[in-house]
Amino acid sequence: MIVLDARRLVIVTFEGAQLLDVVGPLDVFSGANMLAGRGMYDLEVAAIGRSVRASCGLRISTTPLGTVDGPMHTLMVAGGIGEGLTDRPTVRLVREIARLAEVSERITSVCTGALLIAAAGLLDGKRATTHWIAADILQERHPEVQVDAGPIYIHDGDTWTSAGVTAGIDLALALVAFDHGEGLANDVARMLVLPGRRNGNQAQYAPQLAVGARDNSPLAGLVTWIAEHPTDDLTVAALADRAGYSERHLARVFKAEFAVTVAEHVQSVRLDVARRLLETTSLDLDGVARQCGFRHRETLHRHFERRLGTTPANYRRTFGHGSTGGD
DNA sequence: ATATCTCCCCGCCAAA
DNA sequence: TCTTTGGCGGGGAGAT
Repeated sequence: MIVLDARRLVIVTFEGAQLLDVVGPLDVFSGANMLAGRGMYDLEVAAIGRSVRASCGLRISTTPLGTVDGPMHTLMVAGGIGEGLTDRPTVRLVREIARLAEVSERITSVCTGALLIAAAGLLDGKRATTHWIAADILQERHPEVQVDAGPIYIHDGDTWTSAGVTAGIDLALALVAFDHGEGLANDVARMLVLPGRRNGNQAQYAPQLAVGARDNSPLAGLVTWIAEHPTDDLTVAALADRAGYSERHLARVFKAEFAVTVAEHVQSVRLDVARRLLETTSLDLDGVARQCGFRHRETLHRHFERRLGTTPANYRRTFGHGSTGGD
């Protein structure tokens, strides 16, 4: 095995931070260490004091920032959707981040951590993302940052930013992949029993999240039915008929309730079915396409590339359970 | 890759 | 009058 120096990685957090922003990436990096059987990453969690209390109430001990010195490979700044979002970042924290950035090769942020690194002037002229709730605030405070609230993480040069909370896990996996290859990153994802590694271009919220928001809606039944019958005729006409609405009205109320059009939702549902089939079966791609309601393999392929940034065959190779054999 | 055909969505207006 | 619903048509995206 090739011997490499461990990369030193410091995660900066603060009082009232989102704990998942810290421990999500931490578990990914330590998982990489474990699976690689040696120290890939030298991990440290730092804050202003010797401990901080996260927003969920759990207290964690930290290395005082004042005692942290370079050089380091990666500086990662966590966020929080409470204090970290609404409060102006404290001068001292920002100053420490700016100081450490000088001695880091790579700057990364999770969630609203982007607000902190932006305040330290580290995002000027860069493309960056943050929790969708904070995107407007980031753009307002820092017009020189090219904020894009779409992707779950953005890589611009030596700066990586991620969307809210669990997107930090995706970011960490992307960093592991960047540093040590897709293989190790995928192994870590599998070990953490993640449903699959998400591509950076994936949207911050999927229609599935919006769906189910209101159980009392007359559309809830329809949405459930769609999920259970992906191969049925799910055209707007057929669904309107089923719901007892005109096509026009269904389109209108559906968009109003879920902020997604009917066709877009149907596509997401079918794509989910396709992913599951690719992960758990060895059904050929024509079969997969048909079983999830796409009439042709090409249609499945196109949707897959656009929404997930990969091809069905590629996806199966990565996440399929029989991915060790030939194909 | 391109062309043609289909489907979808939404503004607008009318009816209920 | 105000709100909800349906029909129409065009522009555009998607499917074959």
